[in-house]
Amino acid sequence: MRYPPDYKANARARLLETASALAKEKGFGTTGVDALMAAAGMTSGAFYSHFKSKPELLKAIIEHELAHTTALFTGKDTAALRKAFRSYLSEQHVAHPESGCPLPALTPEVARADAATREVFEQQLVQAKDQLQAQLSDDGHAWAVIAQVVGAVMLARAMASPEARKALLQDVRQSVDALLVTQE
Amino acid sequence: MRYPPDYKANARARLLETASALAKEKGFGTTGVDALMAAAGMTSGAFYSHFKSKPELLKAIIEHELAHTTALFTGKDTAALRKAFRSYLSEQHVAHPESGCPLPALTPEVARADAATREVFEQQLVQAKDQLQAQLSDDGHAWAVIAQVVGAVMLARAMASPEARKALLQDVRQSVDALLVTQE
DNA sequence: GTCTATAGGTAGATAGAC
DNA sequence: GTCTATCTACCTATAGAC
Repeated sequence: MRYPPDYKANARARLLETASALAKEKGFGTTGVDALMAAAGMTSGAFYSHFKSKPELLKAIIEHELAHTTALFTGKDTAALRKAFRSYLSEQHVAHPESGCPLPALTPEVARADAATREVFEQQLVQAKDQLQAQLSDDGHAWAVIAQVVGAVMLARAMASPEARKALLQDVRQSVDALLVTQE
Repeated sequence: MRYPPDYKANARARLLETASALAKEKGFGTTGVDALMAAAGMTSGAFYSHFKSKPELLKAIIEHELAHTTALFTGKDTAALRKAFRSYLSEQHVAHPESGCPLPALTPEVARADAATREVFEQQLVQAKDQLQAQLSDDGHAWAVIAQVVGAVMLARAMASPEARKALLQDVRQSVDALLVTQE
C-alpha cells in the first residue's frame, strides 16, 4: 500500500479544514468542488474518495465547525463567557469569516439543505444553547443571546462602511453585557 | 410601438417581485437567470432588457425588499411595534421565506456582494434602525433588537424539528417583549 | 420587449492510469 | 489516494428574428 493507514483520515481532516474556510468566506453553493479541493492542494477527482457528494460535505462542515462554537460556551463562568462574546462581536471576527463561526456565514444554506444536514445543525446548536443556559438564570433567554450575536455578525458583514459596522457591534456588545450581568 | 409606455416599468416590477420571492426561497447565487425569469413567465433572453447583469438584480432586490422591512418600523407606537415583532417571529414567517423579510435569507450573499449593493443595504437598514430607535429609550439598543429577530428567524429556518423551532422563537419573543416594555 | 438559438465557460460527478 | 480526461448539464450573456 502506497499510503499509511491513517493517511486518509488526516487528508480528510485537512480537506475539511480548508473547505470550511473557503465555504465560510465565499459561500458553499457558489464555490465549486474544484476550488474547494484546490484550497487543500488537490484536484477535484480526489474529492469523491472522501465524500460521496457535495451536499455530504456541507453536513461534515457543519458538524465539524459547530463543534468549535459549542466549545466556546462549555465550562465557562460568567466572566469567561463575557470575554468569549466580546471576541465573537469583535471587528476581527466580522472581518475574517474564513476563520470564524459558521453560523453567520452558512445558516441560510443549511436552511435550504437536506434533513440530515439540518438535524446535525440542530443537535449541535441545541447543545451550545444548553451550555449557555446553564450559566444564566431561568429567564436568561439563552436563545435570544445566541440569535443576537449571530445576527449581529452577519448584518455587520453586509454593511458597506466601517462606521456602521462599529455602531452595530458596539450596541450589541452593550446589550449582551447587560444580559450577562443581570443574571447573577 | 407594440408595448405601451408604462409596460416596461410594470414588467420590471413584476419581475422584481417574483425574482425576489424565488431568491429568498432558494438562494440568489444558486438560482439561475433562467429560473428567475421562468417564475415571472418569461425566458432568460428578456432579462437583460431590465437589468444589465445578475449582480445588478441583487442590488435591486435588496433595495425593493428592504423598503418593506423599513416600513414595518415606521410611525408605530410601542404596542404596534410589539405586534409587528410577534408577526416577524411567527412560525408563519419562518415557514415562508419567499414572502418574508430578505434579511434572514439573503444577508450572507449581500456580505459577499459588490460595494454598491452593500451601500444600498446599509442605507436601508440604518433607516429601519433609526425608526425603531425613535420608539426606544436612549439605552434601548435598537441594533440589538434587530440582530436578535433576524438571527432568530434565520436559525429557526435551519432547524430540523418544529419543536426546536418553536422553543427558539418562544424564547426570543419573550426577550423582545421585555425589551419593548422596559423602555417606556 | 420578448422570443429562440447559441456562444463560451464552469458546474458536479465518473473512468481509468499510476 | 490522487491524478488527468471526460461526460452531461447548467451557467451568464449576447445576437438576431418578430
